[in-house]
Amino acid sequence: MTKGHRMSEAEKQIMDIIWASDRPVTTAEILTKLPEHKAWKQNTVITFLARLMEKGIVSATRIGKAHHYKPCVTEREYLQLETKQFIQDVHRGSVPGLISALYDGGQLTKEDIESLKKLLEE
Amino acid sequence: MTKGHRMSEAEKQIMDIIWASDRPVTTAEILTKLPEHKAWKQNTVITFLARLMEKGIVSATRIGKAHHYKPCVTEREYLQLETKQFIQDVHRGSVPGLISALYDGGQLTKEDIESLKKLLEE
DNA sequence: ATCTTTAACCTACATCGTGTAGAATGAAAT
DNA sequence: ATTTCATTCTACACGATGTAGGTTAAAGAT
Repeated sequence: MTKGHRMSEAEKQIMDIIWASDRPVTTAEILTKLPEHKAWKQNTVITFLARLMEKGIVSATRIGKAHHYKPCVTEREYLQLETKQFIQDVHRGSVPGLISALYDGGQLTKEDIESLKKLLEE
Repeated sequence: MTKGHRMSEAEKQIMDIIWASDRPVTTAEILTKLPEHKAWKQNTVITFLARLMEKGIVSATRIGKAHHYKPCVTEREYLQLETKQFIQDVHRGSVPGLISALYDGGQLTKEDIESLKKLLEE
């Protein structure tokens, strides 16, 4: 959790499931919750989980023969870290830089502007 | 320039030099403009340039024996693309999602908020 | 207690991106 | 002609990634 612990697409997919659950999940559970088109073998999922553990993103408790995995980082925290990193890497650390890219990229819808305004009233 | 043509750190370094120049540059010129600590051989730089061309990010014109490279994408456009991609990949396409991450990550300084407010008055 | 099921662990491997550059080629300058 | 120097081709090691088989160990069934 300390460093810029990036995760791969596959790992992210797994994390989405772990984050979406309110309690620790097993590999088996993860398998059932994967979208149809992801036909990963259990071993494959276990590999991803092992890598996520190495990276300090999940931790596991063994109950019986199965591991129960839970996040070490909330999705919120993760998004914050990624965002920070992105601004650092791409926009040389400048938040206004990011905002103007958004702005002149035409990314901002009217609704976005509205909710933004609301947010800023604090 | 069409697809999500990502570039590596080294390639970005090269692009920074190309973008910073007001006219097409040669490999030799790039070499002189590299920061001290980057002791790349000319061939190394040429490799990066070749990859940038494959990706459609720069184009070159041959004058005499040397190529003169110029960007196919402005830095502005690049930043817009990267930002768009980032929001898509990390924040599931939600700009407000990005903003809240910024917000509750404590990224926003008072000045940022001020300039944001100003921007939104349009 | 033995057999069967199943989860985890260890190991592997092909592919790709990346940094790094030498060797060969070919044209320009002297 | 000979030297110089940029380009092109080729290569390679290393890490990340997707993918999973074989082996082991433990839980559950009979």
